[in-house]
Amino acid sequence: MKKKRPSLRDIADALNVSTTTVSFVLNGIGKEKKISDQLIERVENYLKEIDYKPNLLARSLRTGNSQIIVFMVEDVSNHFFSKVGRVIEDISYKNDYRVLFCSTENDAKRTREHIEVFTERQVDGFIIVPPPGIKKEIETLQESGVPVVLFDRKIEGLPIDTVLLNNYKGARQTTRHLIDQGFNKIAFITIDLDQNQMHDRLNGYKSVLKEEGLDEYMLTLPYDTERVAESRKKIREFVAANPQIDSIFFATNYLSQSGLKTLHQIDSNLVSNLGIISFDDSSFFEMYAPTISAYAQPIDQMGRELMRLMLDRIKNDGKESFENISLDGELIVRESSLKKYTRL
Amino acid sequence: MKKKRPSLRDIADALNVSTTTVSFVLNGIGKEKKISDQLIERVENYLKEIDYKPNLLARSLRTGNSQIIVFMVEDVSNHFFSKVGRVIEDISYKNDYRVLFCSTENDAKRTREHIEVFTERQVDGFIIVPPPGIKKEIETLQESGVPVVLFDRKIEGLPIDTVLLNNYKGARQTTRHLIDQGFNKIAFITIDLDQNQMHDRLNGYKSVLKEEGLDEYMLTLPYDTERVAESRKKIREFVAANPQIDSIFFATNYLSQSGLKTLHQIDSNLVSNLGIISFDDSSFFEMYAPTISAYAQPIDQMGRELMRLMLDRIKNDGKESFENISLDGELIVRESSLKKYTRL
DNA sequence: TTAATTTGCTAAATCGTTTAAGAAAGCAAC
DNA sequence: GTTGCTTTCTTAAACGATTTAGCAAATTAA
Repeated sequence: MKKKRPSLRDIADALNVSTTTVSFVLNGIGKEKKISDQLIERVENYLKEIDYKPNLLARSLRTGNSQIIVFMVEDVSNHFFSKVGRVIEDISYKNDYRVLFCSTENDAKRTREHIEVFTERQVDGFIIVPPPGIKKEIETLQESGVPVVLFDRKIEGLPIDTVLLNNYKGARQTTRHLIDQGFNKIAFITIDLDQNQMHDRLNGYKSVLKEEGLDEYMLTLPYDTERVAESRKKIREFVAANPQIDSIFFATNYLSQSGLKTLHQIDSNLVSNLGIISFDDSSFFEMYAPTISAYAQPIDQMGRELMRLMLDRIKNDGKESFENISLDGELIVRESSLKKYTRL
Repeated sequence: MKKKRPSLRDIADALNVSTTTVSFVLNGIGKEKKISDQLIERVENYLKEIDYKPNLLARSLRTGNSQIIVFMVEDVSNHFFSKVGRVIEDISYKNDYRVLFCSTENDAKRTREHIEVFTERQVDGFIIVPPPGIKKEIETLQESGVPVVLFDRKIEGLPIDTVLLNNYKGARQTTRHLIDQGFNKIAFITIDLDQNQMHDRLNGYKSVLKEEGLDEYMLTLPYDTERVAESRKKIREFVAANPQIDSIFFATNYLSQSGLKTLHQIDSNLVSNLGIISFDDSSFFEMYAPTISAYAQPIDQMGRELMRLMLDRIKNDGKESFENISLDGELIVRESSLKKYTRL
C-alpha cells in the first residue's frame, strides 16, 4: 500500500552519479569534498525538483543519533510539567530536535521500561523527573554515554546535571511574606510524600518561624489522590482544633485547590478571613474570588536551563563537570495573602 | 564515549551460529522456523545472560515500521488535550506503541513541518487535531499509506476516520437544562473562531431557543488570547446592556474562567445570581464557589475510540471505509445552573 | 620529462536488523 | 544408489543513508 519514497540510490541512478556525491551535496559539504560547482547545482536542482526527503531512520542508524530528546515526567497532563514541556519543545524545535513526552506515574518500573525502549531507539538525550528507586538506572544510562538531565527532583549522591527550584528559599520567602503582612499563626499543610522538595519547603517554613519565635501549626495529608475524603476530614478537624490560626501555607497547588474547597464548605467566609498562600501557582488562583497568592515556579527559565544543559552536553560529550541549577521562583501576591484585604 | 552495545552479529559470533538463527529465536519464531529446541535454549540463555536489547532503529529501517504514533494537538499543555493524550499513551503502551506528543499551535506551517519530519522517521500513525488549511497535506499523508485519524475537528469533504464531540447535541442539551431549571433569558458567549465545533455549539443553542420561542442574547469575543482587556470590556458592556438576562452559557471553558472573573469584578453577587454553565469541563469548576456546571467531553471514551480506529487501521491497512465517530459528553450539574441554588 | 599534488569523483564498507532462498545431513523408499 | 523429503541451519541481499579509502585525470612543480 505504502508508496516507496525515492532513496539516495534512486537519485544517484537518475543523475548517473554515485550516492556518495548525492550525499555530500545533500549535506551541504559538496564544496568541501571537492565536488564541482556545476555538479553540485545539478544535484541540488534535482533534489529540489523531486522534493527529496531523506530517510531519517537510515541516517540515525548510520550516524548513531536521532535528533530526539525524551522528556519524562510524572504525568504529562499535569499543568506544570506540560507547560515546561512546551518550552522545551519550542527550544528543541529551533535546534532541530523533537521531543518525546511521556509519563512515569512516579513508578520506577514504568520508568525503567521507558528508558529501555528509548535507549534502544537511540534517542539523543533524556530529561527526567526521577521517581524514587531509579538511581541505578539513571547511573547506567549516564555511563552508557547518553546525556541525562534531571528536573524538579534531585537524586542524592549522583553527579548529574540537575535543574531545581530552590524550595527552601521559596518557602522562606513565602512564609516571611505572610509575617510581613501581619499574620503570626501560620499553618503549613503538606503531603506525606518523602521527596526532597517537600522536605525543603517544610524546612523553609520552620526556619522562618524559628527565627521569629512563632508557633508551628502543621498538618500532613495522605498523598494518595484516592483519599480525598480523608483529607477533607483532616482539614476540617485541623481547623476546628486550631481556631487561632490566621493563615495557611499550602505546600502544593493541588492541596490549595482542594483545601480551598473544603474551607469554603466549612464556612463560606473562612477563605476571606484567613491569609492564604500556595506553593506552585495555578491559573485557577487568578480566577478565584478572592484571588489566591502563590509562589510561582519559573517555568520559562526552567525549560531554558534544562535545554541549555542538554544541548551543552550533547555537543560537548564527555564533559566531566556537572551543574546543579537552583532557580528562584516568584512570589505572586494576590488578594488572599493581604492583611488589608482579608480584614475588610 | 558511548559504549557499543552488542549486536546480533556479536551474539551470533559468540555462539557460532548465524545471525538469522539468533534473529529467529529473538523474535520467538524459532520453532516455526525449525530451529532445534536445544539451540533455541542455548541462544535464549545467552540473550538473557547478556541482557540483549535489539537496536529498534535498525529493526524499523528493515521492517518499515517504528511502533510510534504521533499525537498532534493545538497545544500539549492544554488540559483537555493532555488528558486525552494520557489515555492514548496508556493504550498505546499496552499495545507496544509509544506516543509522540506535539503542538501545532493551530498553525498550518508548523503542522506541515511536523508531519514532514515524522513521516521521514517512519512513524506508524498520526492522530491529528487539524488546524485550518491543512487539508491537502492530510490527504497526501493518507495517500502515502500512513494511518491518519482526526480528532476534535473535522475537515469537510475528506473521507477519513474522525472522532468528534457531538457539539450540536451537547449544546442543545446544555441549553435545555437551563430552560428546565427555569431560566428563560439565556445569553450565549462565544469566540470569533471559524471552527466547526463553535458553529455547532451556537446552532445547538439557537435551535432550542427557537423551539421554545425565547430570545437570543449573543456575545462574540475575540479569540486572540492577548486581547483579554478587550474581552473584559465587552462582557461588562454586554451585561450592562442586557440587565434582563438570567443565565449565561459559555461556549468554551476558557471563556467561562475569564468570564467568571469579570462577572465577579462587576458585582460580587452576580455569579451567584445568574445561572451559569460552561461547555467543556475544568477542574477549576469543581473548586469554585459556587461550583460551576458544565458539559464535559468524554475524555476517556475519546482516547479509546481514537486508539481503536488507529490500531484498526494499522492492522488492517488499506481499509476502504472510514468511520465518523460522534460522541456524547456528559452534563455535570453543579450549583451554578440550579435555579434553587442561585435564588437562595 | 617525470614526479608530486590537486581535483573530482566513486566503490564499497558500515550501521544492526529481517528474511528469501538455499544447502547439508539424515532418513525412507524404490 | 539414486531420488525425494525433512529437519536444521546458513548465506547473502535487503532497508537507506554516511563515510573511508582510493582511483584516474588534470595540474603544478622540479
